[in-house]
Amino acid sequence: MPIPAAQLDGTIVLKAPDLDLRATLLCGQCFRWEEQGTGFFGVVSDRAAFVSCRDGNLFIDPATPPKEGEAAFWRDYFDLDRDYEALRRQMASHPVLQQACAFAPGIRILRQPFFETLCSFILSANNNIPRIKGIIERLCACFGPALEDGHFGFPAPNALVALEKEDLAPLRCGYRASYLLDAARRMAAGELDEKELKACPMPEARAALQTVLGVGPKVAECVLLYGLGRMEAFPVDVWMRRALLEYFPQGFPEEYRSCAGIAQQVLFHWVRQNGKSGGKA
DNA sequence: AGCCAGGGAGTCG
DNA sequence: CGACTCCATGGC
Repeated sequence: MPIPAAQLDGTIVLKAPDLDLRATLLCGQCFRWEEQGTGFFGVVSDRAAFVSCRDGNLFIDPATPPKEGEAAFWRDYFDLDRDYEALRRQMASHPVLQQACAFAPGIRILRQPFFETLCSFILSANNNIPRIKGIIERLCACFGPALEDGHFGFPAPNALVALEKEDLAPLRCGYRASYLLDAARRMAAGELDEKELKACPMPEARAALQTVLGVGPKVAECVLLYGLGRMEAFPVDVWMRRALLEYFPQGFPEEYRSCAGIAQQVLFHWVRQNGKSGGKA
């Protein structure tokens, strides 16, 4: 049996006909990707890779020795098994959502590692994206595992659990340092069960996440969406006070709950690119 | 220099 | 509950 061409040089090729990498990786849902030439370089968990798109395929060049299940890992990360075409069809029947998905049709909601997502969005509170990225890089460089290619993976809870907030001074993350440590301790103590948070009713998952210091309604919603794969997550409470008020004066329509995650990200993407006032998605 | 950042905790009424 | 303040840091 011939070796598939896709595996000849370690490059993973995945079919991804409607994936817009730029919209997906630079829209504010993740913080460790940088555009480099024809693609993007990034680290997820303890895997570094260069990714690019061509001819409806997603090419993944691991910068570190591929581990077991490397292809499956990235397929899951990019959420390639979800039928976004169907989601867009459903969104097309709502006037606002239709415009939202027309703005960034190739965007996908990444399925990011839970603890990494929790920490990232704790750090995002009252912060700006360039600085969030810097803090996360320093967090990884200081306490994450060294990867074969010189980059650093994201630290596991156990790598942080014994630290004091003074130890986090090099991160320069301000008052968020103690929040980070609380998250690590709660994880290490087994008080946040990823499996359970993925399966339990949304209100219960929200409440559980918000028991972590530094996790309020907004951060919880982001963690639910990007870190727990719960597409129905939508920070109505927070966004109603901001941009979403003009899009959904009566609240987010319940019948589009399965599309809420994409709608959220697209709207945020739009607001970020077009300013906060004026215009519609 | 000054405003703001993908908020949240603590306090007070 | 709701409103209000403070938070640590740095990007722009």
